[in-house]
Amino acid sequence: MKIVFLGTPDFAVPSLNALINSKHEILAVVCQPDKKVGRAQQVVFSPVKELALKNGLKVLQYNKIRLEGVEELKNLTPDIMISCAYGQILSQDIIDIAPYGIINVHGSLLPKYRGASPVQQSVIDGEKETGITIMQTDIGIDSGDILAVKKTPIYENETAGQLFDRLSVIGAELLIDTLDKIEKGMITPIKQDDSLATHVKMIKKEDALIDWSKSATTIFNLVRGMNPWPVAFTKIADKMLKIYTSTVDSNSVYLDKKDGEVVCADLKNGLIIKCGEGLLKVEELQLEGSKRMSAHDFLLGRKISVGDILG
RNA sequence: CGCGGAGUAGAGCAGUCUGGCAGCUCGUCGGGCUCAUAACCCGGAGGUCGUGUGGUUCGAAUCCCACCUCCGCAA
Repeated sequence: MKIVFLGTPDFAVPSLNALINSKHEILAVVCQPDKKVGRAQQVVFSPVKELALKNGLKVLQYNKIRLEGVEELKNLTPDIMISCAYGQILSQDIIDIAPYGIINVHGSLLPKYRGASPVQQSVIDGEKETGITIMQTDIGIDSGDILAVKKTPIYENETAGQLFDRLSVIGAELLIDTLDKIEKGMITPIKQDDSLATHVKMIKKEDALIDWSKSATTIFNLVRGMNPWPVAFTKIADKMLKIYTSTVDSNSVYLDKKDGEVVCADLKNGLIIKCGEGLLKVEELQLEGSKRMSAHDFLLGRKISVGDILG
């Protein structure tokens, strides 16, 4: 089929790559405008744009595809459009361009976790299972008919980043499979049960602030879900302290300590913080202005001690 | 010129304000103790203090200047 691909970040790269290596023809790749990134404010191409350019594909970037993209895309006469973490709201005009419409690769088991950050939120919520849903895009947010689903467990210690990587590969496989079935007319779209729908907003930095009155398990899940971005954080002496990895310590109990208090900070037992319920052992962290390091290395420098209160 | 932190032994840091023998913890190597050990005791090695054939000074990790690199925030 003749395809227009809409996608931007790493998550979409395996899918685009799979399409490139398939029998299908990619007419154009649409992605978000280039952004200036980092301290130096250098312009960096998105991962999808990099891959597209490397393969000599036509790249289109719109500030607002709804306003700027309709005519140009229509003239390409695609059979189908595929979106995968593109990052812009689409309109009916866009949906109507291709005979097969737009199909979307989404990182959750719809109708749960509709919206912008399903993968991270699944980890934050401590879900045991998630997956990829490929759906027919309609005018709502991830509310269209389901074309294909593939489940996968969320592992005990898995971070959002690791899950992202796995799901993006699963998504790519399911996409190719689904395209073939669409072509052969073997797909029966299934309506979503809207009464079961949940929505997730874009993750913001402040969402990653640790609330030490929560349980250790909840915070452990937050740490996993916010890794690699924006990374769960707390404060120590008004400085930002990011926590990259942690474990729940169920060995001992400190009822007389405050939430967020350092109950242990030695090389033998590690860095342990009291939570609303249970204890969190910090494994990997980064202090503002400093490099990322293990809790062991951090303790060597003695920048924290028992009795300090975080948060 | 967006704001700020940092560069000292393999690692993490102190020392810089107030210039005067290069320190701490861990690791590492050797020895000891032990049924045994990642535990404990003793000893050793390991540094052109980011770069400068820069400036000041009797003397610079420390003060001044220029540059490089890393990191947090903001965008």
